[in-house]
Amino acid sequence: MTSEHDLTEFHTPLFSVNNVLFTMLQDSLKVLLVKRTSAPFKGRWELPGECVDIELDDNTDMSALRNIKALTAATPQFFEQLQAFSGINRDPRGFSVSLVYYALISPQCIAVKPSAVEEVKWMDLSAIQDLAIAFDHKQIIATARSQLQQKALYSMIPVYCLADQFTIGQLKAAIEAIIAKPIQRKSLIRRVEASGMLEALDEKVKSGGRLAQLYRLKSDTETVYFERSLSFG
Amino acid sequence: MTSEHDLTEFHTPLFSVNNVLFTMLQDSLKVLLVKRTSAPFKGRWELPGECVDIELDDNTDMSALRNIKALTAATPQFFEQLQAFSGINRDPRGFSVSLVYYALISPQCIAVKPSAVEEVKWMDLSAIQDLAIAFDHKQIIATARSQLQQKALYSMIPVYCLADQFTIGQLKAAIEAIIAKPIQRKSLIRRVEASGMLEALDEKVKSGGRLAQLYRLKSDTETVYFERSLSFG
DNA sequence: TGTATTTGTGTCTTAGTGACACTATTAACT
DNA sequence: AGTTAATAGTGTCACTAAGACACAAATACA
Repeated sequence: MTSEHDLTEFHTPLFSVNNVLFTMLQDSLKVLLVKRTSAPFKGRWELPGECVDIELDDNTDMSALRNIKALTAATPQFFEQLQAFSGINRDPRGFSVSLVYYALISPQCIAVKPSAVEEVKWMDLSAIQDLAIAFDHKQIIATARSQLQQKALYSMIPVYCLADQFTIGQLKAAIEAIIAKPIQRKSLIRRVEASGMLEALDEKVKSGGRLAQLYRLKSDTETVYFERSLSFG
Repeated sequence: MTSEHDLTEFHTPLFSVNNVLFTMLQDSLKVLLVKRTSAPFKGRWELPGECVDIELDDNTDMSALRNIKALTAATPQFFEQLQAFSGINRDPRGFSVSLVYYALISPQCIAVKPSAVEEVKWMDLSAIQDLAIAFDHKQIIATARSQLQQKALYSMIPVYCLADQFTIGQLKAAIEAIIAKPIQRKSLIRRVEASGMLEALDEKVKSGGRLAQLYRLKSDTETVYFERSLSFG
């Protein structure tokens, strides 16, 4: 309470960092949420995040990454600033600014550390609609998802939310989960070849029909962006 | 000095908002800069910006727009959050976060208000290379320009840095100034038609050869994004 | 052996850009 | 008045990557 009052005195906004972590689990797109243990919104789910620690962090990227490492014990394969959300009404404690990052992480890395006292959960994106989420975090998730959708249409970014070995079918499922539309399998295969980002392994796996070729990311490969977006069909 | 100390005590970063304002003037792309009147970097050029005023602003967008209105007496036609820049070394006064917006504005609106004591100038982008700019603002300008370049390749956004009446040739020049590559006139015309954003006026203007058709933005039109990026030729 | 199912290929169509020749219209110059 | 340079605008073929979809290949299971 006192600190709140003091901050207002300096006319500086409350500043924090939040993360929207995506992964592909059980054939659906998930977001990592934690349960609040204090007011406001005590007991509600929210996005993980924390305040910037001027002593520990050189910049806000480090703050966000520190938060992710504390949750999953792994560095995300894709990590990018989304945008800042701000306003006088989004947090009852006063004018607040939340700098939000979003990231894609392999489902293998989900050793969601139970070290913290908090409850942590990979939440299905479709389940979030009907869930009470703290602050404006539902809106933030929607924005992050929208950004991810755009990128999925003209880049290979969706590979980063898969396990390190995967089939074209799994990649297709991930893309379709992200953009919520079906895509042409053929178009995806063309892109996989054109990107040169993946290499086929000497291994195939069962998939209900013909065995499926396994792929993995080539080492030291950069994300490829295409000049054309996929459409829907 | 005291306030600096107090802020450190609360471990909260210095927070401010900055604007990268672009316009097309004298056939070249310009950025609005102001001259610093106090330490640090006194006398150097910097991006316009200011601190969030919790009393005046509902959110950071309003802070940025308030800053723009104070400088140009006009609302920009395109205005968007770029990203936050942060770090312990970018401002000698301590850990700082700058939330940067970028905007495109018509050169007609350049009634750069001399009301403020500051010196204000539209600086040619090519001149910025060899100029001493305060803080990391040169880097910020480069990032904003890069973002603008991307968008220029797949949208009609460059129209927003032109006067309200313009020719295809002027639009072509603006795009080429933004992306620093020549484009095909024919491709541009095809996009102008496909977008449906512009309407031809009953007027033509001199241009050194055949008279050029004047266009303007249709009212109530939304920015069109294409599925394909332009390449270079 | 036959059928359902999924993987993967072949190929025609479609859409939008690149390239570039060609026409149109104006000013300036002789 | 005629010629030329310059810019505006059109016509059209080539190229590329995506959409659509038929079809072949491989596996499980009845």
